[in-house]
Amino acid sequence: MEYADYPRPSVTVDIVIFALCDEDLRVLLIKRGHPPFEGMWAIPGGFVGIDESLEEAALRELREETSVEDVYLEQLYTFGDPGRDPRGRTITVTYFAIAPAGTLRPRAGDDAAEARWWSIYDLPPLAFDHANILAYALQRLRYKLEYTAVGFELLPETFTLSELQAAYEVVLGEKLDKRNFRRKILSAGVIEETGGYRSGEGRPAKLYRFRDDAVAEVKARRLFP
Amino acid sequence: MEYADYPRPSVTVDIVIFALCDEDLRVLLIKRGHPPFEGMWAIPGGFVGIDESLEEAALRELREETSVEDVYLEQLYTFGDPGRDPRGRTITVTYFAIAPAGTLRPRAGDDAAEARWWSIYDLPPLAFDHANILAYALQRLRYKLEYTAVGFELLPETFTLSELQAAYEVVLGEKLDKRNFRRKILSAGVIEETGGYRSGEGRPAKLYRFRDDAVAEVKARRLFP
DNA sequence: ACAAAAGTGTTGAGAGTACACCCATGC
DNA sequence: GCATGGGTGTACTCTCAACACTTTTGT
Repeated sequence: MEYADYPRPSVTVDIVIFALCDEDLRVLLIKRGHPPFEGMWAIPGGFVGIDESLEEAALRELREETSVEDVYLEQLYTFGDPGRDPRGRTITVTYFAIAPAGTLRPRAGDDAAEARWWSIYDLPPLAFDHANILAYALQRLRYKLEYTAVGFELLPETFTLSELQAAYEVVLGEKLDKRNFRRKILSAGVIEETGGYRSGEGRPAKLYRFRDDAVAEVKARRLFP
Repeated sequence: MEYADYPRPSVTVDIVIFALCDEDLRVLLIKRGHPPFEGMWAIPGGFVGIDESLEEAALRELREETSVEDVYLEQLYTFGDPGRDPRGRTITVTYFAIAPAGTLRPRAGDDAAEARWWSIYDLPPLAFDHANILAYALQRLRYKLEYTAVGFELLPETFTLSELQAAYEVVLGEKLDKRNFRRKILSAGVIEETGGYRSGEGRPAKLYRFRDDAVAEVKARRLFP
């Protein structure tokens, strides 16, 4: 059989966009305006252009939905079970993105599709296999948080240590010890003081920024020496 | 634009098949018998059937090339740059597999395509973007070796501690301390003695097997507490 | 002065790392 | 008996985890 003779599936990209808001971890969902799954919520996505790389397609979708440019983006997994889309065989390459806090406004879509942020811990029923995709994305985010510095992508450019700790606690779903947290992050050398302070209810807090020259990955402990 | 109107790329699966042989880490490559890249080496793969899941397609290719059934298989990454295949837009979902030592015979292919094992450290020029794919697969294998028990997939069902250590050293590309290696792996409780011994040049070595009830994953050390 | 959040050290336990010699077998 | 690979223990260092009070500001 020749190259041209094989039947071709449709290929889409879908993007899980995380952001931190009000001490909560949220994802951007779109209310579908057409069948199939009309009226249900889904993660943003669309067809891959025939002359467009997968990452370009993901960035284009991201721009169309959020109007943020400079985000962390990584490929997540490719889902392709026959039957996952009732319209026909469709393979989706999923990405996950982290939008910094403060870029939370979904762009008013060209079509009247409704878009809003939902807590990852309290989701509506989802179209296609998108519930699976979100579960996998959360697992991956937590996992990466443990051994890389993606956590900083969730915060604005400058932040206090308490804000950073709160971000970790929301994503990991557990409380952390303040002194141990500060000692470890400061000794890791990945952040530096900006010199500024943030005033709030109590004593003003020092502001920090991420040092992008820092090596942001820690080696996993080996199971075997 | 409607579902049916989007132009469709071709979709393939390609599989990086690792195996240990003669104290070396090898991958199975196929010599291409047709253009494009006729006569060059490539990793095994083929088109995804229209009613076949991605994993089924990968397993089918694996069976066609190696005649081994029971292997470790995981999705690696999806490559889809326009221009990576001169015949047309082709997206490939790559998998990586680990064949246990002793299953090394490539099956005589139905077509006369030549197949052989190559050291991952000494590869021929490769078709498409397959050099990239192999580099990424090696990185992933090393990475997984550090925090999961995939290492056992490289060995036959029973093995000595020296053989296990040698496997780790080949994949990681570094020497390990014998006493520390043994202490750590035995205390991890992931292997057990079979009761048998292997005779060789010197003192016979105890044989071990992997305990598949063991928890095969260790938590990474967190960058932050 | 008091409420509210920021900031700060010590100690004990466990894991990692470095290191050298005796043991069982085949020839 | 000797060559070959198998098998074993200890001491030091470092990292992790648990834990409570003082400081600075706004009201």
